[in-house]
Amino acid sequence: MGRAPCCDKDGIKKGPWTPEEDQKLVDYIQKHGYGNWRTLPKNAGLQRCGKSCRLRWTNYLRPDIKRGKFSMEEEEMIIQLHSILGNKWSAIAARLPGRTDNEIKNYWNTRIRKRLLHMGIDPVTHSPRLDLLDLSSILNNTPLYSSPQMSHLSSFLGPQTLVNPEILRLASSIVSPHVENPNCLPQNFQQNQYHQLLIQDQLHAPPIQEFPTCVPSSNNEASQVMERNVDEYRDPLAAYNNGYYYVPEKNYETPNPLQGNSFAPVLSAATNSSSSTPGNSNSPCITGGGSIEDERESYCSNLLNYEIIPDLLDMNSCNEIRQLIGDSEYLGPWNIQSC
DNA sequence: AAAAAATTCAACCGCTCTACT
DNA sequence: AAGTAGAGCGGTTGAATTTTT
Repeated sequence: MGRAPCCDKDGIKKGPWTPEEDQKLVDYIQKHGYGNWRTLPKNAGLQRCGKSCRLRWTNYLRPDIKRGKFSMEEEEMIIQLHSILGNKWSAIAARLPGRTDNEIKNYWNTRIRKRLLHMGIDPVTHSPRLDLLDLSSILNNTPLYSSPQMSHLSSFLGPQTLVNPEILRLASSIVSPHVENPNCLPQNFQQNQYHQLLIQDQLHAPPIQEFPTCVPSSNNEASQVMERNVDEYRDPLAAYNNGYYYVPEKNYETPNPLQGNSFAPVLSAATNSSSSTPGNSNSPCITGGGSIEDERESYCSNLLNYEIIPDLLDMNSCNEIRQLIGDSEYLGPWNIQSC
C-alpha cells in the first residue's frame, strides 16, 4: 500500500492559477505566514492542494522573485555551480538571489544544456564528449587495445566518425601505452581538448597550436609542464576573448603529488550567443548539431572531473559544498587553503 | 496566411528526507 | 526502532507561445 496522496483528489483544482487564486494565496500568506502548507489552502479558501500552493508561492508569488532574462553573470554562475553540484537546483538557486530552482532548472534544460551539447561538452560532466570521437579507430590503432579482448569495445562504440584530426591525434596519444606518467593523462586531455574545442567554437578558427606532450620524467620536470600549462590556460587575454575560466582540477582516482598544481580548463561561460546558434558553430568535433540524437551520455564521462573557481564562492558556500559532496571526496583547493 | 515544428515554462508527480510520535 | 506526516526536491508533462516552412 503506497503512501496517501498529499491531498484529496476530489474537488482539488489543478492547472494554471487564476489571478483570483493568486490574490487569495498572497493575502493569506501576508496575513498568517505559510507555516503549514497542508492546511493552508483550506484556511485560505483555495481549492488547491498544499503542494500546489507552496509551489505557486515559492516559484511565482514570492515577493523577492526576480523575473526576466538571466544575466550573463547569472548564467556563468549556474554553469559553474552545476559543474560541482550537479542537478541540485535548489542548492544552485540558493546562490542566485531571486531565482527559483524551477526557473534555473528550466533555463538549464532549455538553453544552457543545449548550448553545451552543441559545443561538444557533456552537460552532465562538463567534460568534452568523448562519444563524439571515433575511439574505435583509436583503439584499433593502439597495440594495447587492439587485442581480441578489446575488440568488443570497438563494436560497442559504434560508427561515429571523428572529423577533427587534432583531436584524433590527441586521443591517440592519450591511449598510448608509452606514456610514462598515467597521472597526467586526464589533465592534459582535458586541458588541450577543452582548449581547442572552446577556442574553435568561439573564434571559428582552425587549431592554432601543437598540443604539449605530458611525459614528465621527474617531479621537477612535471612541475615545469604543469606551470606552463597553468600559464597557458590562465592567459588573461585568451580567457577574456573566449569567455572561459580555467580552474583547478579534482582528481578523485589517484593520489597525485602534483595535485593542486595541475589545472584543467572548465567551461564556465559558454554564453556567447553568436556561438549558440546551430548554424554558427564550426567546431569540428561536433557531428550532430545538438540534436536529440546527440544526447547520448558519455560512456567514459566519469573519467574526467573538474572543479569550480574558488574565488567565485564565498567561504560559506565553500563549506556548504563540502557538506554536500562530503569531506572525503573533497580534494580541491579549499582544503589546501584551509577553507 | 496557414500549418507544422520547435521552444518555453508553469505546474504536476513521485520520490526522499526529516521531524515527530 | 518503526511508523507517519509534512516539506522539499528533481524529473517530467503538456499547454501556450514562438519560429520556421
